[in-house]
Amino acid sequence: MSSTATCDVCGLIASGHHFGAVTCKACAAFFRRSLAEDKRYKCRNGGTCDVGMSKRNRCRACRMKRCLSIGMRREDNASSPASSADEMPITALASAPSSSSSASTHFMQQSTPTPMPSCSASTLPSIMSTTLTMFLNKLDGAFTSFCNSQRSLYKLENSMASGVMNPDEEPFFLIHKALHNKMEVANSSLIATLLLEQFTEFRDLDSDHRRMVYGPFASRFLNMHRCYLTSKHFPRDDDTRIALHYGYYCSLPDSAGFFGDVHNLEEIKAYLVPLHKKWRALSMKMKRLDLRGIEIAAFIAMIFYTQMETVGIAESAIMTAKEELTAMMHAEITNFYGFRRGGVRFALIVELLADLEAVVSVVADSITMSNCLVRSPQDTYMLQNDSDLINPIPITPTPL
Amino acid sequence: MSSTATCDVCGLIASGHHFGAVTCKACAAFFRRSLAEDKRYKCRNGGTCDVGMSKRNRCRACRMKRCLSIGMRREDNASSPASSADEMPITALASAPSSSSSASTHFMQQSTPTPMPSCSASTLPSIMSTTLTMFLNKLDGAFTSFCNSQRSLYKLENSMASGVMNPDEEPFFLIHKALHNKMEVANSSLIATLLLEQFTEFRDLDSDHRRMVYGPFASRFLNMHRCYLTSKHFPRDDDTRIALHYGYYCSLPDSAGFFGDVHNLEEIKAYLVPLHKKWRALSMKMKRLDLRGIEIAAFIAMIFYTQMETVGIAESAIMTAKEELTAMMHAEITNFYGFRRGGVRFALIVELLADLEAVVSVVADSITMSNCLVRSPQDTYMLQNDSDLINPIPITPTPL
DNA sequence: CAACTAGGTCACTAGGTCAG
DNA sequence: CTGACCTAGTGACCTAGTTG
Repeated sequence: MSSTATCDVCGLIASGHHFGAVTCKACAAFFRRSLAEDKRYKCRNGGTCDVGMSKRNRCRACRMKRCLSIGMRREDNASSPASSADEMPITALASAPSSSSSASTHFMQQSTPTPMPSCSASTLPSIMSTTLTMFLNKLDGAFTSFCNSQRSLYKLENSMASGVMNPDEEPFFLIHKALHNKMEVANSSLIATLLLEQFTEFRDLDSDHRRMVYGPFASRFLNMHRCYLTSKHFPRDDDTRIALHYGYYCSLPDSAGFFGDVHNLEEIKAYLVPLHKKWRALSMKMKRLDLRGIEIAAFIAMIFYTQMETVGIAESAIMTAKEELTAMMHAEITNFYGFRRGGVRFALIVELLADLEAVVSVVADSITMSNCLVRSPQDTYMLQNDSDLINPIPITPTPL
Repeated sequence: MSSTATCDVCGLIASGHHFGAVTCKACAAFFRRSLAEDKRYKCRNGGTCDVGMSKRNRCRACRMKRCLSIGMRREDNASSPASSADEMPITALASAPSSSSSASTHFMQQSTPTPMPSCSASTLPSIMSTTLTMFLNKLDGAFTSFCNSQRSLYKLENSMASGVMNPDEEPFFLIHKALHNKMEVANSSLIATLLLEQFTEFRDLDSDHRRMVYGPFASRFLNMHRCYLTSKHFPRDDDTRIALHYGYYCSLPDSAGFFGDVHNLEEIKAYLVPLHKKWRALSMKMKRLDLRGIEIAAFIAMIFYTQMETVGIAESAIMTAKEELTAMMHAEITNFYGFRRGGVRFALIVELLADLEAVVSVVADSITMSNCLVRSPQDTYMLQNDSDLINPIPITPTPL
């Protein structure tokens, strides 16, 4: 008889269903205002703030993030599932999922044969399958941990205290070739881990096929991540720096710092112009888009499925999964931003695939060219478009 | 099937006939109250709000407008209106819920499906601006005429009667290098004409900028067209032919026919494998999509705007136009195929941009490689990715 | 009587307002 | 900017009235 439910956001006493979740009035109001005024918050602690109890007002970004992660959506739910018995309007959900009584059908969930998209859907937009949502949440987490791993490497390399430090104060350094190569090797295994842990479809492949998918995926993923970092750390339109890895950048004017003493620096630079242009352009595009976590996750999944498709090992199960993903992305985005704006945004995100494709092709070009110009072809690692990678990667399952 | 009809107002599950239309209880209640209390609503968005799905509560004015537009009236239709006869309560209507609107005619919709008592204006996408529709109609026509021009060339070349002949009976020939080069030149001016006539934004550029956009656009457009032709004429999955131009194909096994006598044919072929793979893959994808005229037109426009953007001469006006186009595409497609299916299809179409990007990059690669292998670098024309074209094109306005 | 739907009722929430 | 408060709806449910 715990007659009082707690707010899923802050943990205080909930007042009922608001925007699809059980929350208190204050958090509901906060969420409402944020939507109405289209607020964008930024966390200074890397998105790890505690939102519980009386701390809810410390970080707007994390409060909002929590709202979204528990499934708050603009979706209108202006009715109650009260039904017959007037008691326990809220309490039901946390515990008893199978608590008989036809009344509870309003709360849905459950896998009753007919999904009944009645508008109550206590957690998420009715179309959004729970497993898919969980998958994306997990993938979002994996991306974050990829970012964190890079940051750890950076700290290690620069022997910084690994304690809490404001990321905004961590300086980015001009990277040189040797370090870049080192980082690329680290990246390879991070990405392999990500693939293995997040995509069962990848895990199920034999190692030959894994290799075929790995290369194309990795190059796209890494370039996406680079542009993502760049969009966050060098957001100014007139900046020329590219964040190659967390904490490290390169920049065309400073190419000397990257390549060191080579006789034909100018020649090399000329070949790198288009690459840097593309990188910067895509970074600025990503800055404008300012992808949410779930969007990044969905995008990563799209990259994966698209490459599975391209390599030609896409079984119908994979196509279905991709379709499912696309449909959900579409629903989520139009639901979040409204039909028109959401539709445009959805297209822009899918379009990023084309941008990545272009970047990757230029990367491949540049590498080829540079390799002709710099002495040893093995000199600069860069994960390429081709299935055959320049540097071999461990694709065998790593111990979790 | 247990298919349930959807509410004509909001798209959720309908509960039956209410006030002369098939709606859910909520929309019925809304309409009832509005009449009873003689409410007057005013929209803040100029009456263009989306009422679909869970967004029905966002704008009362548009919800009411929609009620009226689908034919809801106060008149007492207490029971089944036309009743008797064939009316299975509701469930019968459900078979083609959202795809109901205009099956064949592209552009303007007309209400066909179920003979409703009061003829409803069906679901006109209120967002669809007329000028944009006209623009796409025109572009669709331009694409058709591009296709026709190629066909004329083919007939001319093969001295066929230019009268009406069943296109199905016109044979495709294995093309050889010289003829291909000739056709590419013809294509260049056809494409220049298309750009100049269809895109005022292109016409307004000076010739330097025209050149910058022309190349990237042309290579993407041509490859799209090739795969389009291939999907129509060599649709079988196990076919290896690519329709390079109307009436002409190439095929990897028949490379000898294309290149003639060269000593290193096998070497060349090896380089062409990825290209042919991509071409075939994209063709099969397009076959599955089976784009409608308006979709092709919209896609061509997207290619154009994307390239304007990439080249970096996209003023805000162009970005707006692109956004407008995207929004309309999205609205049209989700309207035509239903929200979910339409969303997926929309994504697939936008994704084609990425596929084209990949094809174009492989084309560029292959050309580079082939040029190294075949004696003269000028030997095989193929419109490339780069702004600097292999063969110069007349970009000055041609007489209409 | 069986099958439906217009209208009434009422618990409940999205938004607006305004003092801290 | 927050959160308490208020209000106008909203929609599930019920009832009465209609039709075959």
